Amino acid sequence: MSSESTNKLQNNFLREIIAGHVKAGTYGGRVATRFPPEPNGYPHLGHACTICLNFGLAEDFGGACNLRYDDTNPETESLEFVAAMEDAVRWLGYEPANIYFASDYFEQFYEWAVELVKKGLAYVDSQSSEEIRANRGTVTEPGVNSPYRSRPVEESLRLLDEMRRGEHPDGSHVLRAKIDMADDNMLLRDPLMYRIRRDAHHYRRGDEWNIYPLYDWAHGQGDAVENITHSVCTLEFDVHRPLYNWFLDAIGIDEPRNHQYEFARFNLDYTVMSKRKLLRLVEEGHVRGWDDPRMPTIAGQRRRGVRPEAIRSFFDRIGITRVDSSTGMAEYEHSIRDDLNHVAPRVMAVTRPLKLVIENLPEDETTWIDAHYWPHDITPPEGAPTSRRVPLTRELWIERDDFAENPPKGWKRLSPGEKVRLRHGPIVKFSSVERDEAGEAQAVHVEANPDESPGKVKGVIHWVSAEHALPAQFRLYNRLFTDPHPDEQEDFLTVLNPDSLVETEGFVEPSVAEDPSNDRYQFERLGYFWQDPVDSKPDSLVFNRIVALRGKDDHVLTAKGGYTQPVSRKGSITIEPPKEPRDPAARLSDTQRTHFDGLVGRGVGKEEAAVLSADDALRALFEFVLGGYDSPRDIATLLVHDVRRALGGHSATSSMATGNSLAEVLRMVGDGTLTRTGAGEVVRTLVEKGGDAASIVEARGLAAVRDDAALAPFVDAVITENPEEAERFRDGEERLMGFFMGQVMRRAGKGADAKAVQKLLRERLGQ
RNA sequence: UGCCCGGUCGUCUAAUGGCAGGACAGCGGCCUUUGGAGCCGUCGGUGGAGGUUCGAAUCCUCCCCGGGCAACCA
Repeated sequence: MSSESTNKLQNNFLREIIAGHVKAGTYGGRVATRFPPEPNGYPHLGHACTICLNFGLAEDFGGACNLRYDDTNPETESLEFVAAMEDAVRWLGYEPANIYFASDYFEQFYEWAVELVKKGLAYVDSQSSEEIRANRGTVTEPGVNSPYRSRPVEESLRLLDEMRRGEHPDGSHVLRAKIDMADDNMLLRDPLMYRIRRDAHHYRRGDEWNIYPLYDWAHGQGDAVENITHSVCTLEFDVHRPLYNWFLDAIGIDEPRNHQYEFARFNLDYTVMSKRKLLRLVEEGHVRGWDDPRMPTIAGQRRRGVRPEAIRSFFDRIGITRVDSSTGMAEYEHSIRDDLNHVAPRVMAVTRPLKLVIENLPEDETTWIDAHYWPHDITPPEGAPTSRRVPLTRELWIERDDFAENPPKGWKRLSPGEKVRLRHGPIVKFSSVERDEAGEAQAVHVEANPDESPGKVKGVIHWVSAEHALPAQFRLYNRLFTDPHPDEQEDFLTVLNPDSLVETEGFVEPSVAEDPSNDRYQFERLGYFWQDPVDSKPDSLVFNRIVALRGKDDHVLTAKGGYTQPVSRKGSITIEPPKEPRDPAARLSDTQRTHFDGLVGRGVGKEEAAVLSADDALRALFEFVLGGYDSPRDIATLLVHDVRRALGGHSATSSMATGNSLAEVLRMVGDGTLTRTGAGEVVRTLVEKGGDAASIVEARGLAAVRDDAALAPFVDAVITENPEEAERFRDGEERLMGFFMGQVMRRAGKGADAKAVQKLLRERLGQ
């Protein structure tokens, strides 16, 4: 991957991990991902996110991405959803390298299960599901072993075989992995591998199987069968990762093998994404079906008129992290507009008609105007027509919202006494208004080209000829919920938006009758629209509003358009009072506190003393190093901050070699051979690779350099090359010291003495 | 409550011990025969307290907040 193409993409942690593997040759440069939906519901934008991620990752690294149905639960899955998933992938513009089904691996899984039983790593448990649950323990208490846990291997084997043959009723037995009923991770408390479902009919395997694998006993194994390298799933599976690896170990899959990585699932403000909630919306008739354009389903967004390009660029734009988050609707709408802006010709339509009569135009005359499709700042797509003919007649329809009898301040449209431009047509000046009994405007009369030199007008309004216009229905979609986070409600249906669909009857200019019915347009000043692919017919047009134009003023919404500035969910109102300085030893036991007091008494810093007091291994090492270097404070600092970091969570061991080396490191810092930063580097190498301090310093060139003559060339070069920063620094921008230090240190190496460099920098920068 | 994961502008996201940057939204201006688009400007952030370091969003400690885990679902 070139650095240029890297820069174009929003970088993310998964790309970095994979790039690292590619660079290191971990999988011989191979990258294999998979999109593993369970075919038990219609795909939605969350699936789209996962599709873009997995297929995108494969694409970025020249790898392959499979579509694999995770169809291990015969009770919920169906062929209908299989088709929908595949369709979604293709619509988004991806082609699966292979299409696989976990249910095709059932034989292999079973063979592996038998192997595990034979190895003593799995057993048939004959407790009831209630007993199993009760014996699993709780998050704070360990579970207890099943009475069947030590059942003879032969017996488990026989029972498993009988379970498979359908000789036992549902719930009578399960196969469990034998791990540890006391593990802090509940998933490792002898997880279930198979359950009996004798009467269930699998949509692909029929009645062939009477037992079905559970997720954990299927997913990683499926990945292994397919030689997946990077198995990406959502955050809630993070806690499953140890089990994922345990099963691979148990069946003997060696490195380099598939590994699981988790990312935060996609959430969108003002909508819901869970299968259950979407189902309720459909079943209770709050929407008109799975493909209702208000639904966050792929089918819904597709029917609404959103293009796959918009969805892909959207997911590119928002990125991938491990942080729970919810993306603003404005971001999604921006991606849709940004996509459509360059491909949608501008035409005119009136969604809430008001009659406009141009008094000085003859009744039976039609003027055909050649009107451009594209604004000056848009380059039309290759081969797209640049204009169409629009009829201008005495009677027109204009948008009701474009006329105001009592206009607010800053009004740019039509109002009594004012002039306005008809888009592509003449300037008209208000002359009178007809009203009905209720006082509602029925028609506005105007005069065209009222002055000889009309000059500029403030506003432009859109219109269609009353004689030529085609009647059409407009479906104006708004957010489905009034609250940005419906999931946080007790009942999400209480925040349904009553105005999520506003249907109006109006007119569209006649030219659209000649276009393909799936063209997307911008109806000027309104938004992007296309014909509803289901309900629109040549003689009864129905237009979906894909997305409204961005702006302060949504002409048509009954509910006020736009999205209110969300209030922070994090913002805590309570300001915590300033606390007393924390006592680092507060949580120490009595014995630990004795250690703590002793350490502090010897000059060790309190934070360091607290860590040392609670870590017996590290404290032993401390005492050991003390034998070779007599400064408790420095030893403690090195141990707590450098050694422990290098250890990366592993426990310290106080071997003779380590202790002596650490003492040596400290002596070198003491006599000036090493800088403090250099010491950290040496410690890291020491812990990772072993060796002795002196030869590491030698080999890595870490010996301290604080000689002006040696450092000056680096300092001068950096100053010369960054005159602008130097200027700013001289002007008092003190924070740039960090910048200069970084530049110099990078060139001078880890051995350079930071204090000496800084002193030199200040001199040379004339401060 | 035990374990695990996480916390950077209003929102999404960069910065991998060295100038806290971008995008969306907002606001102001320019431009415009769309109150669109575009361009320019502007507002705005490292949850808190200590510690290590020449230097901390980043490393250490504690606290606070959010999420996940006790289905024979995935």
